[in-house]
Amino acid sequence: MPSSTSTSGKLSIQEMGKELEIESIDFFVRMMSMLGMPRSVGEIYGLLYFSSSPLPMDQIVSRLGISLGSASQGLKTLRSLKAVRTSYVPGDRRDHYLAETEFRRLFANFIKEEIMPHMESAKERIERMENSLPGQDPDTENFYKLRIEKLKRLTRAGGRLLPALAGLLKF
Amino acid sequence: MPSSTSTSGKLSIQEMGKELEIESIDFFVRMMSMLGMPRSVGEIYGLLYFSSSPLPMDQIVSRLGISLGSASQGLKTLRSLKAVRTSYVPGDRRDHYLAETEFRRLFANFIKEEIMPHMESAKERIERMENSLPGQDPDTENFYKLRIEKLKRLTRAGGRLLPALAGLLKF
DNA sequence: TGCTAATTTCATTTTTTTTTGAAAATTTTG
DNA sequence: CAAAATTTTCAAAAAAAAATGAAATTAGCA
Repeated sequence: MPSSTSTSGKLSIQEMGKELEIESIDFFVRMMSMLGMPRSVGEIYGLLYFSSSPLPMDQIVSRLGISLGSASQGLKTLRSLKAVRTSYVPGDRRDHYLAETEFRRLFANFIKEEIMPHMESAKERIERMENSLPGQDPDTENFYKLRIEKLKRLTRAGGRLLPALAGLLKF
Repeated sequence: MPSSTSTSGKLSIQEMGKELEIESIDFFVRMMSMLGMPRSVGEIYGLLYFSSSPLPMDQIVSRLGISLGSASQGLKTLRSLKAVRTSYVPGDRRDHYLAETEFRRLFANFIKEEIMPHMESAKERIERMENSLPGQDPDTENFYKLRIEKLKRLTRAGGRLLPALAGLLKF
């Protein structure tokens, strides 16, 4: 249950924003953890997603109650995923961060950066399998070959389908 | 580097099977860990994938050098994903396990069991966001509404696309 | 039914991952 | 250029996840 400092039934304007903020953070913490991202990364994105103005790191730190280190690392991760970008704020020397909200682009980038490299190394591993194959009795060899063929089809399908997927996303 | 007990250049038949086995285990350990599955689950599946005969649990334990507990839990997980099934072996009271190798089916099941439930709860969370929204100044409210609308489209797209994806997989 | 093998469960231990916090590095500006 | 603000880095601490192993349970068989 979200903490409330108000004793009345109605929430103040600030607190209403906070409630939404908490739901948003919750939402993205879960979303990101499905994608294998640490809690702090989800928290930061969730906070920025419902922020109408770009936030400097120390605001992120104080609003989320996380450490400077976490914030810095989390923002680095989000930057590398292009899930967040910096925006210039005149008269302030701090970097200000803004959430990238086009999920299609985020998704495409995630596939490219996080998934495809694995597909590449999977292909190499399959090649190594084929090399450690030869010289068995024919039945056994055939069984192995079939299995390897299946893996090839899997990686081929993955390699083609996943990048295409981002394009399919019409939302 | 795969350990070898042979000093000669040529590997014995058993050892050749082992080399392939090691690559297979390596392959699936990585694959599964991408999907958030623990190492042991990948190891077991990798072992079974290149096994022409069903294996009882104690074989899995001794060949992989993992504990009984891990094996039991891992097989439970794999069973629930329908990535593995038991097969009856006459004159042996142990359960014997066989890898399910139709990736399309595996994939469909994974989406249904592991992803879709999250999509459901995401929808509920979005509803809660809408409830914690009302009574802001019009501009702020509009900004929030837009953001919420985007999330809705995201979950809708996910909910429709992911199940369809398994069908698209022609391999 | 009682005995034994096979399997599951779960408290504990181990390993891995994430966070913290403070020192180091970098950047900005007076 | 130096002082101050900001950000990054990284060793250590904390937290989370996974593996272990032994006790408890279940299932098969004589």
